[in-house]
Amino acid sequence: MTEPSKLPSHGVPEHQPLAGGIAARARAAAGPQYLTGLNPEQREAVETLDGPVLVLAGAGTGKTRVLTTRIAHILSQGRARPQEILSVTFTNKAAREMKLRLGHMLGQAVEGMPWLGTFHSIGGRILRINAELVQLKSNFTVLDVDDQVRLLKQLLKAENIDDKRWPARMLAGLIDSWKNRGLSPSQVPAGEAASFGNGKGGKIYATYQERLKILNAADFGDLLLENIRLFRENPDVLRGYQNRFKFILVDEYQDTNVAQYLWLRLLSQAPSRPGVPLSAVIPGAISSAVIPGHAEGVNPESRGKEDSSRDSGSAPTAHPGMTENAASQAPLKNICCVGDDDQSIYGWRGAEVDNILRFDHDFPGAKVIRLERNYRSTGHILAAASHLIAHNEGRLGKTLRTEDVDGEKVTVTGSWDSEEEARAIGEELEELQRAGENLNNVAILVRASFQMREFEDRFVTLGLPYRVIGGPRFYERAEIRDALAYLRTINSPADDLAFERIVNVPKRGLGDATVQMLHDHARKRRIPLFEAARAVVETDELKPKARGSLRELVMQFDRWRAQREVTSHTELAEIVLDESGYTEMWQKDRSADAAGRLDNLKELVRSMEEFENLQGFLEHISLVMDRDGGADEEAVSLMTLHSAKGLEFDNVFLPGWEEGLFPSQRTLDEQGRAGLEEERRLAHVGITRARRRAKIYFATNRRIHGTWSTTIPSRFLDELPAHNVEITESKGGSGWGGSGGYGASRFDDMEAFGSSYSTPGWQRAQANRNRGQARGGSGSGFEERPSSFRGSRSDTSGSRNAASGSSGGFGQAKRGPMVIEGELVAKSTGTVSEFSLEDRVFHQKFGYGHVVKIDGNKLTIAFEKAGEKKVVDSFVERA
DNA sequence: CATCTGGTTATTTTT
DNA sequence: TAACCAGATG
Repeated sequence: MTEPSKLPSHGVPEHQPLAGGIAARARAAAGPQYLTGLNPEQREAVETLDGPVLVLAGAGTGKTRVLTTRIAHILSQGRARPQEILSVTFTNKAAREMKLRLGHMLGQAVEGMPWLGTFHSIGGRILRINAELVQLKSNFTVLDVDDQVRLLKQLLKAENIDDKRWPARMLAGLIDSWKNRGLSPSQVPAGEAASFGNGKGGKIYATYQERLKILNAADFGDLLLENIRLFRENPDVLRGYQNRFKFILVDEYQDTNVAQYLWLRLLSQAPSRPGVPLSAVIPGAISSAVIPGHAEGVNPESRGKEDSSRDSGSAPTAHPGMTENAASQAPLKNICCVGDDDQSIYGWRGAEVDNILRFDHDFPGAKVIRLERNYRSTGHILAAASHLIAHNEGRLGKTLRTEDVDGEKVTVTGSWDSEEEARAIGEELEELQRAGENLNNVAILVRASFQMREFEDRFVTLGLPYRVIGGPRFYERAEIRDALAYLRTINSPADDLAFERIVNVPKRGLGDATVQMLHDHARKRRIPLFEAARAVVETDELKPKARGSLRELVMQFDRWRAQREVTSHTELAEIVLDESGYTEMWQKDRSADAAGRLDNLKELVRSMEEFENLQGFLEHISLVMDRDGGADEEAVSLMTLHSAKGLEFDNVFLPGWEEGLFPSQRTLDEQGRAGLEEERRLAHVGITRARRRAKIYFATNRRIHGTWSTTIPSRFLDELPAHNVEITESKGGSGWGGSGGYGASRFDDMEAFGSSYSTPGWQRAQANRNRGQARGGSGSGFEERPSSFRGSRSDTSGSRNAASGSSGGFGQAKRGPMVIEGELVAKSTGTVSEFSLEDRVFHQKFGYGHVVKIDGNKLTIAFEKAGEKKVVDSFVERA
């Protein structure tokens, strides 16, 4: 039989073993044999094929199994062909997992599931097919955050905005959040648009989008937002996809943001007849902004309204067109969303728990199925987690139950400080190891990554093998992105961001000054940086040294591009890394991680083999390149609670349960009650990762930013059910009297913490404990902390004379052929110069002179002081 | 143009 | 405390 037992053991109950031969039977499309291992709810979720279905799948209830089996069911029932099923996940990992499992169930048929993937990869795929409809070319580049920030920095500079006061990073975050909410530049509420950069935020967003088109690039948000625009502006294209996808499946629905929701809504609508106005089909919240987006100005009043109606979420029937359609002839597609509102932990990234809470309003007639049988954890663990999460108000409510034994109680252990905490956990780990436990079954889950350090230090001293999960991903490493930048520049000469990244890496003596002048030239002539470089090396603008190495670089790229025709892409990559001196740069580097970087470069080249060609590789790299799949050696896993979602371990250690750290003070300050609830969900996720043992820790003193401060136990500890929890003493720790009464806090009577009662933090926590829970109030239950000093700079000069400076020369260059956008890239060198022979001109560096020769945009000028020089016309002005 | 130094600022992270 | 970035120096 195929080996279901080798699969990650999600929801396969011991007492309900998978029958052998499932895969064989499914392949033969025989009876619904593959349903046998399912419990009644799972089975219902699999078999309810028609109409919208929401599967509320609690932790460890077998949701992935339901999803994959459902696909198998659809296929074996002949309800759709593989290419007619749209199946979206959030992460590549989840997509891979589903493909793997489907492969086991169906044989090799997965190859025929082209629409199983992440929101972004599927969005990107649709966008490439229809690129020209959104002003892109199908080989567009997907920018990562770093590229985004660098681009925005340039735009901020052009607007004369002080990027100390208004960091590009912040704007990148802002734009991202707008995109997450499905807002194009014209749809951003005026107030928000003005909140950045002295009111220029919205304008820069618009400029940024324009620049992306010129660069033939899209950022992650665009992969969805531009998709939505594509659908809105091209109803026929939308109709095509609506027709194609007979079934839609969505994983982790609680993590979807507004843009993803809108995208799903558009696709899940049954195709409209041609001629029916689009506004009748799409949610009312956005329809009014659809068509006008470009031509007519959008009226800010209505924009505000749209936004609030969407935000309030209390008006599910705010989609009149939709309800009507649903009732008459345009039924909703067979869409099945799987998720768990109690595991929504990405609100800070734009996820809308509301999407899942409102599902049955958004998709009228939806069937809601709850999976509440947990096949992962023991009784005490499940009870502790359930009791904790029950303190949240905004939830759909599920009661997880298990048929497993009660097992060990969840332990809560206090330590004097965080070092002792690490020591205590280290000792317990060694004990487990001695008891024969495999360290792969052990994880330490922290709230914030700075907590990891102490554990790492400790484990190194103990010689305990560990592995850190998460952290910077493979393609985010500098060396990988440098290498990619070379390849991007070869593949797409208009990719200024890539060219700029590597123009002086390795060092070629082409520093800021050179780049700046290339920029000036490129901007004035509206040509890519690379073309600017090509033009500039023909002139005397640069010092001989810089000019020489820039010319060399341009020639190298020409050569590589030519070689591309005759060499395989992997070979080409090796040649490029070699000839550019990039590999050599790291070989010469004496720092400790240089060797690792060289390894990574090798790994990159190796991974290219999986792709047809350079183009295909570049298309996928930014979307599907995961962190390196770690070694299989036995080791303890160390990671954040966030990256632990979806994983499970026999033994889970949960350190750092202290007010301020967990729940995080910052989240509380910024998000108030909603933030607290999300933190609580995070705690719930943490506990439910454990199969057999969950161990919680808190320390009285913790070093934060170098200084020690006294902390108090997390309020979440008080929310654990006494019956399922055992209070233990830290090894070698300061003894304190155990549990006792169930007062304001069971941890109140611990002598060791007596000194902390009077701290403001403690009082605040006490106050919150008493009123916070009961209050329905939003956000402001927590007093304003003096943490927001940042607005207090006295210097408000960010907005000074924006019109002067660079724009003076620019204005002049604006005359002439430059107005015809797009045409100019090709014709740049052929345009007639605006100068004539004998014109008297002025040049920044060379001074006054007169034109003696004109060759396209290149002028030869006899300067009065500097002699005869070749320069590009955009660098001189009429004197 | 590269290197040094001081001032600033500290979550969570996928695509 | 430590890491990162921007401006000042050589």
